[in-house]
Amino acid sequence: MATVGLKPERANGKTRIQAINRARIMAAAETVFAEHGFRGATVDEIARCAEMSKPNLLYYFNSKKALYRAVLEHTLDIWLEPLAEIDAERDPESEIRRYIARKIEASLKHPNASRIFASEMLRGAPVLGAYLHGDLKTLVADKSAVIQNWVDAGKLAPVDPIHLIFMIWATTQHYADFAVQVKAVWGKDALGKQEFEGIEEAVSAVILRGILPRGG
Amino acid sequence: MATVGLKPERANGKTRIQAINRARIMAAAETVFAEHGFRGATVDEIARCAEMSKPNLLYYFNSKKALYRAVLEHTLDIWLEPLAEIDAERDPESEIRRYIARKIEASLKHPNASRIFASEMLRGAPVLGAYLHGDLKTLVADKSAVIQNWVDAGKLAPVDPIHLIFMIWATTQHYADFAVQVKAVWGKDALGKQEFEGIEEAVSAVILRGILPRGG
DNA sequence: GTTACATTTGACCAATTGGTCAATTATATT
DNA sequence: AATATAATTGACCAATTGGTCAAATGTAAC
Repeated sequence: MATVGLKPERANGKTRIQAINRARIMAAAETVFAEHGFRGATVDEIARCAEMSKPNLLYYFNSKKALYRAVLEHTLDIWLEPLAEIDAERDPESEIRRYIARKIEASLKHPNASRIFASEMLRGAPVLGAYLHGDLKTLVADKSAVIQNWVDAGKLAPVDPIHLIFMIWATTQHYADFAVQVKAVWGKDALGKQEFEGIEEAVSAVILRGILPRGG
Repeated sequence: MATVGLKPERANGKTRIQAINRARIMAAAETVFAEHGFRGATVDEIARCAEMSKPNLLYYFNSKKALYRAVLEHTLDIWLEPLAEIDAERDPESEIRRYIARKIEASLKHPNASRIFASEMLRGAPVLGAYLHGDLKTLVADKSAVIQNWVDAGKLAPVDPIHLIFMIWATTQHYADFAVQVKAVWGKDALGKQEFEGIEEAVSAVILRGILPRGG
């Protein structure tokens, strides 16, 4: 227990400066990768955005690709977490409403994470391909089974679980990835907490109405 | 009528070779821009993809940006058309079902157009910004009013028209832009006509059920 | 304060970038 | 066949790319 809370230096094998700078670089990289994709982003621009010289950035991340991988990994956590939380034991309405709420919240809080994920998909998932066919596929199969059970038990109208999941992904992600369009067409200067609460309500309303049994 | 069908040369102010090569270049550019975005795409790669030397490509399009603009413009037509067709005089169920069908069809037939549009939005719409605040906003306001009239007439459940439009955009576009993910998670090798018919049915079912009045 | 190591950077590199241009070749018109 | 114009390209350019490296500077532990 000697390393806990005593000397912040060397915590986790990394110095304090390392922790700070790696975080600064990741934040800058998230912005630039989100806007220009992997190939369109330049190390120079990321370094400038992190207020740091390029060689110094490359001291912390050995290459552009390594930095991209690190950012993507961080992105994945945000992306994945809400789906994993769907609980088969509870009722579908509250679980799906909660899932939509969490995804919308993630789009508000981490719009750049959403965009980086989108950009990676647009490119054909050269880095995340294995993850898609592995962990994600397994998780989706798992949660699809949960939804199918709800359908079979008459708690949901007959709906293809996988398309329900796709619809929720698509809709929630849209408000982050296409924020410019949403703002322009909707006539809003910015998408804040207030707007996202309205979005959450509207999206939940249509989807839940679309899948909940009528007699319920 | 002397120019019709007689001498294909100089038709429309352009020679036959010009028409062919411009089309070849646009097709190649669509692929590369869709995969790597504007900054990530290189003129060299587009030229290679069009089986043409770089200077020759630049003989037809004066710059990378000019080529990008041309591709975007072509993309817009595909993107815009289906929404404009929604007819206030007909019943909402068939009109919205038809709209979803047309958007899904566009995603199948022109996945790269969809991706280029997505990429432009991710970048913050540096080229299409004016279009978003202009023509598109007007069109959406127009169609929103149509939907609102349906709601007021009791033909639709109370739904915010703009979010309904966003949901349809998001969902239909998702299957083109995130095709890798859809394929991986769904376990399909390719998304063909068959798959898209299933998608169309599933999406229409949930959305229509979500917005149609219960007694209907 | 000295020693050991972590951090930072200017100068530099080969490769690639978007784009130009003069010269060459193909095509159409007479 | 001769002419005019359209199409094509190799050679080239300055600027930028991702990345290296040796030297300089900061920081921490004793």
